[in-house]
Amino acid sequence: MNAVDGKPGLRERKKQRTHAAISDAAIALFLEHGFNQVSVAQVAEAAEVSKRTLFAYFPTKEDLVLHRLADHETESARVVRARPPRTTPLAALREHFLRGLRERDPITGLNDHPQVLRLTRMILDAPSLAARMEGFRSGAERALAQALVETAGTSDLTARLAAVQIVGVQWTLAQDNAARLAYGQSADERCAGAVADAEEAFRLLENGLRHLSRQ
Amino acid sequence: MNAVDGKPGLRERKKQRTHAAISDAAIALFLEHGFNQVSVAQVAEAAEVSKRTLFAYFPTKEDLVLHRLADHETESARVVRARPPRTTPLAALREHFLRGLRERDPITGLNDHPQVLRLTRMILDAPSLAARMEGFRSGAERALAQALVETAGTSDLTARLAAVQIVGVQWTLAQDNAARLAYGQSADERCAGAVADAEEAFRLLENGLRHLSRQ
DNA sequence: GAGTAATTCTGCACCTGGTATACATTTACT
DNA sequence: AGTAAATGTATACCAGGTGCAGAATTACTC
Repeated sequence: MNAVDGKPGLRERKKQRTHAAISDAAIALFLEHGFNQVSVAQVAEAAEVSKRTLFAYFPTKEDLVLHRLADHETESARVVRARPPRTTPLAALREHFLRGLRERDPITGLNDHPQVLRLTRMILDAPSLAARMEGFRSGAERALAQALVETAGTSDLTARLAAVQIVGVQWTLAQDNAARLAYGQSADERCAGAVADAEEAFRLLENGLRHLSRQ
Repeated sequence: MNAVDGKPGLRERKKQRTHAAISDAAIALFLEHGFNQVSVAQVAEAAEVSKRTLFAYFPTKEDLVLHRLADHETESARVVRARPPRTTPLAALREHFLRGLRERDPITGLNDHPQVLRLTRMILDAPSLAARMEGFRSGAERALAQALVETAGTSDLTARLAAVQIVGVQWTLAQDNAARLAYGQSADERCAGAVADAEEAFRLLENGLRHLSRQ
């Protein structure tokens, strides 16, 4: 930034352009040839940047793909913190998830744009990418637990238990939707089922597993 | 194995000894100098084995440490499958977890033998080890979901939702116990609290998050 | 507008985890 | 004893990632 005005200077803008150039080159190459088939050296060359510079922008190869999803890690926590008064955390999260379904937010697994589908498949096909997604999941759990402690006044353990359950359920719903779309179903076809499943899942979350099995 | 009797032959025994020798050398070195500070080449040398042979026994460096925990991945699924008649899956899992606490099963986080403590700290300190533990967790979820489908007659989605919640809760309880012991508390001191927390957690699992927050 | 300090980029060598190949050694069976 | 199968080894190699020294670029000052 310049000293006087708040505008980003040339240096800042150049950095942003480089960042985007590397990420774009990476994703294009990965989508075309597969994540494991393309080396970071090739990505650097395509982005006209040295390998060393690439790693200055993205700490690992996986981040070339997943940096876009990084802020979803704190999404549930933000929703809980920003919920309207007299709303329970669970209700706020349910409404947010249902809205995500209606709006075809990719995070719900209910977006069937070809680019999104190919990206999803790429992530599921590359073990190291899938593993880092699990890392996001536990990050989301931590963030949500913190938000619950601070805004719902629960004990620390209760908050962590609730967070694990909630994030796990959202994750499962999204994976299920993504799997069905990957299998060929369209988002519009799936939508009603996805909404019904989500409502059922949040009901389960509210009422517990008491009626899981009669035996 | 020999053709006639069922005893393991020399080849088999030698393999087992080599396997144990590599694992022991690895863990000793890792505990002494840290997981990231020791290379697999050093482990191979200490075990008097070539690097190539080491990787024939353990597919990755992380497996040198975590192969011992691998069968915990299916533990919950086995408990559900083997539950006595007229017992609900949740009740069986609760009893199993409480028994684990009483018996100081390391998987519950309530074992304070110095070796266990050091191993726990080592795993938490090395990101790649912690990441693979997350992988075990999702493996446990899959296995438990499968067991629920087959023995409790739930739908596939319900089973996966329940499995995610159950495994997540067990995981959280164990982590909480492990953190307290790492902080210096003894297993005996922690035991009563651990039991109370586990009972509370399974109650939450049964009854749901309805009473999470009054707002 | 020239000069200088601070960033940023680069090329290079290097380390480590993991794999391919080709060959030597050991075990098991006849 | 001899042979086939399984194991082990040495070597070279690839890819992700880091440290370092210096070149190039940007930002600030006079």
